[in-house]
Amino acid sequence: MGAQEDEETLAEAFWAVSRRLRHRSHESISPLGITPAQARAIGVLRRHGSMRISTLSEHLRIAPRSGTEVVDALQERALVQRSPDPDDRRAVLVTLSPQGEEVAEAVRRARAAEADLFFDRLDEADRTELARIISLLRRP
Amino acid sequence: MGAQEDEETLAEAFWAVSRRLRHRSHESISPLGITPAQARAIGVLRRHGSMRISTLSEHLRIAPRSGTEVVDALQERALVQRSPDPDDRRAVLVTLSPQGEEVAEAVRRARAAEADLFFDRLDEADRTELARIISLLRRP
DNA sequence: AAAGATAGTGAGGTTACCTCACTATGAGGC
DNA sequence: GCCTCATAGTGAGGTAACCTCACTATCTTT
Repeated sequence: MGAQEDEETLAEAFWAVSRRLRHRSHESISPLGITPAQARAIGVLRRHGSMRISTLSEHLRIAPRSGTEVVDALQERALVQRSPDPDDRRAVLVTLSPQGEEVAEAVRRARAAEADLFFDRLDEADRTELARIISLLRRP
Repeated sequence: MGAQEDEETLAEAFWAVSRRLRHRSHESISPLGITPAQARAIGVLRRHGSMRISTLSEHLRIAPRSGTEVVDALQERALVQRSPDPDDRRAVLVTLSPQGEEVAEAVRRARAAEADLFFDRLDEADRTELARIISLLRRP
């Protein structure tokens, strides 16, 4: 098996596994009544705190206009609040509401539980090795 | 660092890497003028040959109705042809056109080249190890 | 003050799915 | 052969998750 075939197979396998992880991750948050994109957004807010929509969009690597939309949806569910940025009147700050904090924590827990199940078939050594290799791939 | 934290970090890292791979994969086929979903479909047809729309949908793990749509789009681009299934008059067979064969091959090559670049930062040993671990995760 | 850049959002668009319903056809049982 | 149930594909309609362009208000730099 040549190097090129290895990599082609590796990419495809990686792709298949990541699609399964994504699907299971989506299912794990579905009972919480929010969508995957919304879950991503509140995850960012939970980890980094209140921020501008533009900053949130950068974190999420989506267009600012799309950031507006995900915040719209979260606000509609009373999971976030918008407030004027005191430093710049053009800008808006997005903050998790108390309910949003709870949902964000529930998302984190559901995701963690799902990851447990997903990676459970690997022993500790393989898990460590995978984490090491993945971190190599993660760097820009 | 506890086991739970390991896995949480691992899942997130895995997620981030797979999103990057997906994005780059999409970009690699963009010049070919087809969308990611269409590329997936012709990939299945290239690998497995002519098949019913229902079978294609199963391969793609999408609803049959969605299978109809992706075939519609491919047919519109003259990349596939529909023909009656001689074994069952309810059914339709989808076949790659000659042009579709060319595009399918171009997709394969573009994907392979992108995977080369993506995994290039790993040495041969790491690549082999990753393939081994991924194959463990791949099994249902 | 003027020019250029920035933040958010309205308007409109594409992609990639989904469910439900319907028609035509096939399979199995009587 | 007839009836019932299942199946294959697709019309109709819907949601989610992005995108670009354009616009107003505000900020920064010259």
